[in-house]
Amino acid sequence: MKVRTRFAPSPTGFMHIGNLRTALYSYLYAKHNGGDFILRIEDTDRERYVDGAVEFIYSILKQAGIEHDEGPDKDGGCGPYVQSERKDIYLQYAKELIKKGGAYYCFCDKERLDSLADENGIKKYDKHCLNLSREEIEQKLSSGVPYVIRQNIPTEGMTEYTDMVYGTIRVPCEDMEDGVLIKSDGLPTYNFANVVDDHLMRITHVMRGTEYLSSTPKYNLMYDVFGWERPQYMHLPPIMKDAQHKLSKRYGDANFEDFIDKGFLPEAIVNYIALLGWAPKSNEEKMSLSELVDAFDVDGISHSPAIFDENKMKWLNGRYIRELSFEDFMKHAVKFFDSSVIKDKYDYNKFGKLLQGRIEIFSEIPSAVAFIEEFGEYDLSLFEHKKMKTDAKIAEVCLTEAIKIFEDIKDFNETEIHDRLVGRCEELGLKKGQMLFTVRVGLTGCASTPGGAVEMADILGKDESLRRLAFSLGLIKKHA
RNA sequence: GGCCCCAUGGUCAAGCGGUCAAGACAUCGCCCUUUCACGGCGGUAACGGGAGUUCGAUUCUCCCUGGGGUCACCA
Repeated sequence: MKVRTRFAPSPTGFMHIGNLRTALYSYLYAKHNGGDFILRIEDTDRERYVDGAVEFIYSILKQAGIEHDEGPDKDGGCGPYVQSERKDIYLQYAKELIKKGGAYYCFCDKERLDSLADENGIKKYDKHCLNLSREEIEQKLSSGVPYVIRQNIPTEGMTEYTDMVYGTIRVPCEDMEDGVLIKSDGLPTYNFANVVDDHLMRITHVMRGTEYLSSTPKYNLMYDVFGWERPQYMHLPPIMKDAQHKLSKRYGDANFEDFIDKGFLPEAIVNYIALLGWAPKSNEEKMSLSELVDAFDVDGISHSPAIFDENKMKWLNGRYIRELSFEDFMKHAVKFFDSSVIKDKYDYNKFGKLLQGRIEIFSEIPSAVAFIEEFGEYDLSLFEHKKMKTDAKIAEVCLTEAIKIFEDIKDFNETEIHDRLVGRCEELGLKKGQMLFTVRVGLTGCASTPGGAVEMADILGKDESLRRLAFSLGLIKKHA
């Protein structure tokens, strides 16, 4: 049987990293096995629906390179792929389930339901309406009393299934509640819709978070009553923000879009989250989507929660940045240059060439180039460098020399700057590093810059370089 | 609280009865170098606790502890 997996997000306007990982794993599993990946929109909760959220989902999936074979925009014969458009289907199946004894009408109002709470505030429905006679039901139905349809779960017995990642899960029936299948607004709950849709859409493997691990037996009970074949399940461990909190938007934790805005590459994000909760057989961690498809296996899925480490994702992103062609690098970098001090003033390419090899995320750009506009008093300890054996004193000598040299250079270019500076070092018995280090600091007043002394001087130009060197020299003398 | 699940360095993680317990991020040190960065090399750092089973447990079983999930007309 052809493998069919699905990703079924709710259109809430956000794409959590955890959700995206579920989509990714579902996609990887399907593609690894030559199967199809289906996109279904679960919008049965009208209160959470956000306009434009479906387009947003398409956009994220596209950026991530996760392409669906079927979905609202790609009919594969199992549509509609939006749950709100399937309302009649659910009702029809709910009625069938009632006929088969797997569900029943419930007319209890909120007040009665609330009264069922135990000392811990936990409510468990008492099957009150299961005992209604056919006449009572008909009467209430025809007189328009609001109702829901509940699942009829056996009061005793054990139900079990084998999860592909967690193994055998057993839950006593008495621990499960007769949950609502069809809400009073006529729409199904997730609990029902997912069962009906997965079956109708011929989903063979269901991947989702562990929060469904213990409610899956309820779904299986429905499959059984319907006489449908149960799908295979793969529950995925949660992604955590720290040891005790899940990553979630409720606490303002970053989602996919935020990371893109921060200057992460989609490929790097996808690569990183693939590794959060799954490990390849090999030790290679930088993997393209197609490499992930090849390598993906259920065995490698972890059972315990994983803490999201932005640091490691940054490192990975840095590797991706370095492998970009210069053109692609600039394409991503432009908007960050645009929001930096060099906008409209300097050649982006010049900075880009220096920066591609040293930044990890694009948002580092503005601060990396800030030195070009921001220059003033700085701490002279910046001139201290143990290995180079430099300090403010050496700097005074070097800067004095550098000023003379710069003044003397007619064609102010990198080669000339470098050769003259280095040449002078030999005459004076100074180390190259001493000269270049102090000049770099003297030119920028920064501990870290996008390039060395030569590049900085070249970018600043002769006049500005001279001005800054003079300023730095003055600074040193003032504090001497 | 009931039920379900999980437990290797700070983090992600290999491991699936016998290993000096991989690798990666971070961190530290060294090298390279035109600072930082990049790159290269190396160091520090882990099996939560207690009983079993076994000739031998990180690995199997049980208990404890810790953590997560779930108990909605949300998904």
